[in-house]
Amino acid sequence: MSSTQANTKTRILDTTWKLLESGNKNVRMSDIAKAVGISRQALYLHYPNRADLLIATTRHIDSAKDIEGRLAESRAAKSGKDRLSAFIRAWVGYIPEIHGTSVALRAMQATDAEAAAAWNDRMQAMRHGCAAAVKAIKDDRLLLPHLTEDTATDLLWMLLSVENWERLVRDCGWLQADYEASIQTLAHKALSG
Amino acid sequence: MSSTQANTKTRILDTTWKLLESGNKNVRMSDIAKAVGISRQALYLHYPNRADLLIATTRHIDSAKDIEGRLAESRAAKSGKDRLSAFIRAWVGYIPEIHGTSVALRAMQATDAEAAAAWNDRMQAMRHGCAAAVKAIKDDRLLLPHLTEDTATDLLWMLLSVENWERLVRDCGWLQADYEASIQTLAHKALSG
DNA sequence: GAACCGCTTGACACGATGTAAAGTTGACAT
DNA sequence: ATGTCAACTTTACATCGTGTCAAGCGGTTC
Repeated sequence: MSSTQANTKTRILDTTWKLLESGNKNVRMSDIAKAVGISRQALYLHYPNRADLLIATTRHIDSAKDIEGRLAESRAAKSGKDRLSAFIRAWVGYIPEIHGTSVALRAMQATDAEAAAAWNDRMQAMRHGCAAAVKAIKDDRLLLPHLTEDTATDLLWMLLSVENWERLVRDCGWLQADYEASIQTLAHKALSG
Repeated sequence: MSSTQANTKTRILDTTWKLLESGNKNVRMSDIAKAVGISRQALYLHYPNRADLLIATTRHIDSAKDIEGRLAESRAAKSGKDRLSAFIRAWVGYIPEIHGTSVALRAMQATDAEAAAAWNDRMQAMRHGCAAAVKAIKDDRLLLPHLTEDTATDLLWMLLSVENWERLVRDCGWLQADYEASIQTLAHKALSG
């Protein structure tokens, strides 16, 4: 039955996830196959290529970690500033979960258009959250006067990038909590002074 | 004589530079060779591998654009805040010049340790400029109390990353001038309120 | 005319992705 | 018990880009 197949499919995703998050750079198809305990070719029976496998892995993580639900909570906030805080908290807590996969996907951007599109999609989804938070602040008349909704969204989007997280947490050795606190104050300063 | 060789060497660097800045992703050794008008193998007679060629290219751009001189100007500023402004202006003006090369070098980071080290070196050099600006502000007693010199440097370093420039200017279509203005105000807010 | 330099030509190894085809194994149906 | 099917294996090969190797060629210089 397809239950066996589904089992293998999720085993592949779980294994890929684990390998990527283990910080192991350069996870090859053969590495994944070996870790799953199947042949490299069997991988291609389930996922047509590496990009598709990586994309499926991020979606797998999404549902496993319920990112949708977490971001949805931020929509409940009353004031614009609360909403911004909640959104940042949710997103920033999410980054470490997808970081390994993010690195792999971004490394493929240069050569693989599909990988680039997949990563872009995810970042655009995140950008919608930024836009919503900015709008909430604007509705409260707290958006800095020199900022349009678009430019404010761009700025927030830039601040919350995975690359910035990498720089501070991974490269500079910041604690996740310190990173979140700094980004919170910086984002609030940037948008509403 | 070596004059002919030096000629070819610089022709290679100029051509590589031009190709990288033309926004052409995936510049291969054969592309460079063809553009220079020599055989692919001749490239390897001058530069042992792609990483070395890319690194040599960034150094070539540095001296051609006198990045040292430009950054040195920022050291002349009297007050800490002036110094920060001058440093940001110099660095931000430099980013578009090296952007293409930066993309190529960073794309190699995943697979090539030497490329990673080279890019890292450059970013550390930039970080020293950040640290100096932060120190100047601190000496003026204008650094926000909750920031140490190190964390302030980290924050500024993050704000000025090439990736952030890419996000706003390339992805969001900002004008260079708008980008600089926003980063200026944001950096000043982040460090000295 | 011998040595040397800068370059060319052509061939090849390697590592990773992806394709193709034939064979194995086990479950399940009739 | 036999046939069928799905999941998987094994082996082999194409492709692409990097990097290596070796032989040769045309000037310049001594």
